[in-house]
Amino acid sequence: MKYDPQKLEPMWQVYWEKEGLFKSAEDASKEKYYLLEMFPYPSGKIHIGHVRNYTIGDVVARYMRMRGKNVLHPMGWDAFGMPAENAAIENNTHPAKWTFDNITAMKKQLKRMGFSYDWDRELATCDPKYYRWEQLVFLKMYEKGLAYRKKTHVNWCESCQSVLANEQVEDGCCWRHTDKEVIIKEMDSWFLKITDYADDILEFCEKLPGWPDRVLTMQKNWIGKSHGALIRFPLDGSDEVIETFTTRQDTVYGATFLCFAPEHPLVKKIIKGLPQEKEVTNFVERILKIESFVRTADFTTKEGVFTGRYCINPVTEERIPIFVANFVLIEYGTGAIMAVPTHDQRDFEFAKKYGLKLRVVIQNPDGNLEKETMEEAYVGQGALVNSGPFNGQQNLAALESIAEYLESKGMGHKTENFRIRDWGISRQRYWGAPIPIVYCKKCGTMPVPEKDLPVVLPLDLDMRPNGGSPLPFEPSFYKTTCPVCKGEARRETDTMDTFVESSWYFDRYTCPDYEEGPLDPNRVDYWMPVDQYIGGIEHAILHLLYSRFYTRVLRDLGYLKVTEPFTKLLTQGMVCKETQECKTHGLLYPFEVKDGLCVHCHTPIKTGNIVKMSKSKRNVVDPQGLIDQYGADTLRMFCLFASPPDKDLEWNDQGVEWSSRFLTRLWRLVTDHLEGLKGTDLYKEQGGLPESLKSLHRKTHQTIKKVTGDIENRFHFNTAIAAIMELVNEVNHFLNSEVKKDQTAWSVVREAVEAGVVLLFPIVPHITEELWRMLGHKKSLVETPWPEYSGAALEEQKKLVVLQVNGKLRSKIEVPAFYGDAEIEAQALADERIQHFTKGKPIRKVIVVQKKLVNIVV
RNA sequence: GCGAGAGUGGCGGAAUUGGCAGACGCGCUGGACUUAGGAUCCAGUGGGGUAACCUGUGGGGGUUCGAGUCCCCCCUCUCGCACCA
Repeated sequence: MKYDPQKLEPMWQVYWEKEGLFKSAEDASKEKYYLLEMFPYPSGKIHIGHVRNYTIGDVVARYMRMRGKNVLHPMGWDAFGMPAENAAIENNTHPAKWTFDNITAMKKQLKRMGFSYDWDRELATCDPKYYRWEQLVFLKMYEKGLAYRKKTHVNWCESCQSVLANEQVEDGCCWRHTDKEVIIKEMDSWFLKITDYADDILEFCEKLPGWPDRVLTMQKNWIGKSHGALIRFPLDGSDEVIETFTTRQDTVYGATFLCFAPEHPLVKKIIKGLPQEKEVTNFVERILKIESFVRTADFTTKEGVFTGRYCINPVTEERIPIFVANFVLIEYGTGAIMAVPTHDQRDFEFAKKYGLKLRVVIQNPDGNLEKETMEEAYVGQGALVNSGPFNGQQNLAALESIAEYLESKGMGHKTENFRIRDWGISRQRYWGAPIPIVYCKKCGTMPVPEKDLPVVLPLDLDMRPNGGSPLPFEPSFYKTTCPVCKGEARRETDTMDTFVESSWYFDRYTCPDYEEGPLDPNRVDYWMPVDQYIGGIEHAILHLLYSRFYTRVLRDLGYLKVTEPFTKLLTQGMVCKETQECKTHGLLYPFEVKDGLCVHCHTPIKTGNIVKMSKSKRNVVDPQGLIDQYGADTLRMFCLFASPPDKDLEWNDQGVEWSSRFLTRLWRLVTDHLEGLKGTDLYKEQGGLPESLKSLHRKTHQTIKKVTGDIENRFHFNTAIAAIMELVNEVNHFLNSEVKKDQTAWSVVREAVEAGVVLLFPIVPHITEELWRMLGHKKSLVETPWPEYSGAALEEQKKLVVLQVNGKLRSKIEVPAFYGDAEIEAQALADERIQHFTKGKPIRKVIVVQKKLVNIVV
């Protein structure tokens, strides 16, 4: 009988679906296990990254079912987003049609991979039944002040009629319109107040032991809490006061000038009518327009311009100049800094460039720091000098007292500052969830009444040929009436960032059909939190942080009881492959290369670096071709065996070949010996096995132990598979050996084979189901419990002990398992090879490691 | 510049807690079977050496009876970034 995955795999997929084996229902009597993989954007076809992500998840889901858990394993679609708009313009279709066609195609592919999803819970975020609840939550957040509107500066491309992210700006121009200079536009945008929860999110980083340290560190750094002081500098000749934030209030006596960020609202105000007005305005415009993207680049010269105004250093009462500087960021702190050139390198460089005053306020331990001879800022510790009442104190010790002093004099106060900024959610896009707000000329910004939700995104619109949202040009959408005065009003035409949808889809999976509100309390409380979340490392910050924020918001609105959405997190590495390039035809897809030559011009291609698979690099492999050729099981097996999930996976086509070969070997192991295997029952534990059988029996149980630990504790499927390969090899060896195959022998073989099949089921479910049937079982492996290993079977009568002399391996001995350290030591010293290496040298010390190793030091 | 990771045979990787470096697989070499082999099976395979043995986890130091693993310095690569005051 030949192994034919194309016939066998769809058959089992139909069987699982018909039997409803992956359906999940709330059951208080069973322990729940919510396993989630990050849902895909419906781009059209699944890619290898999806295959890897969802295979990892599927193994865990199937494993947990076999462990008796009530498993929820849902799948859905992150269906709003820009690619749909672009594709719609290119192909003259509608984003909705494009999206739903893609969903249909990708769903078929996922089913062909045999993933064990409960498709009854499928959701698409572009469905009004989904986003209506998001709109409701937005209104609740607006009510609580958690959603608010403010002006921001954004990169704007006139051609796209859209805001660009920094990474979409290349050399000051739009990435898609390289002749179009990007302008800085001031714009009203909606924000969610993630900063209100920053402290809590930060604190809980310590309470997520199931998350990779790496991700938590990144999140902590992103939130970036720092302790410092807010210090007020009165503007000379005015009532105005400039607020600055510093973490170094110990250096306040050394602040000899002050710098504004170019965007700071006070700048325009204080330069009005001064001779410097024009120069400053030009500088601000230049920095904003041309340099706003490179201000964050690796290497930027610090530069600025004098405003013509002065302020008063509140502690020295000195009049100090005010500058606008490119290195000060409006988003951080207060957008203005006190500059201490002697103790901050950037300030030092700036002061040197513009000939500004320096004052040393921290003396170094050598006591030889002088402003005249300094060549760089002194950022170390030391005693305060030139600091009035604080002279002589150690600078770090004075942080607290200076803050208190400032507060007592009304010049400032101790405070905390966060790096993280509020979450801007306004997008000038069509294919997104409308923000449920109307603007009334009389009443102002008005929330859409709850009873009028959802604000449905109209589907009968044509896309604008140059891109940009059609909504602001569609009166049937934006024309509306004020919910209060019934007068003329205009609807908000911005839509929400798609990260909003992905911040709570995991909650909605628990009750996708619920119509009374966003979440059914009974069901969401049963399933949440997600026990295991699996997805790409690229989401380490934004998506995961937003989800943690949104979960807290939903909790405080009373929709949820949990604080953290994901108990455990597995971040998988990227799938990488080398790029291939032809001199004339540029980057090539793998199918455009044959025998190292470009198929278009038959010239040799250049092989590039191994980088993340992406369409833009053309180094992609279409999984569909591999499924058609080898079947889903082979592909699943390769993704898992090639490397542990958290590491990058380097793709090679041969790998699929060898995993196919292993499955064929497994197939033949059962089919070639079916008669012997079916003629006996499983081996029942009893004494008196001959050593050859005993070691196979032991190997079976060692494998069960190893595979269970690898899956359960660390998701190392590659070593789990290696262990099963060893077991299969050992069975083959045994069957090829001279040992007589009596009834007992076959029962031990059957035990080994069945263990191999069951252990492999989560990894390659189709072939194992088939083999399981062949072995005479009636029930699906889905309903078969995970095997337990027997401690008795693992017991060995002899232990191998490694003998070292001075830490170098010199010999190995076998000792009875019951030997104690003293007996092992005696036998080690008596070993011939050990005597050879220790001959004539006094033994200084002997270290015995419990039944493992003896090290003799001479 | 800042932050986070990584570096082990010809290759992917293993070594879970400081205790046999290289499991498992690929590739390669030899053999068997075969009309044939890019199928299958068996054996071998870090490097050097006939051997005893020596040597070996990016480089250099250190801790330790013992280091791929811990500490310090350096090199290279990858990822993230908002000059973080």
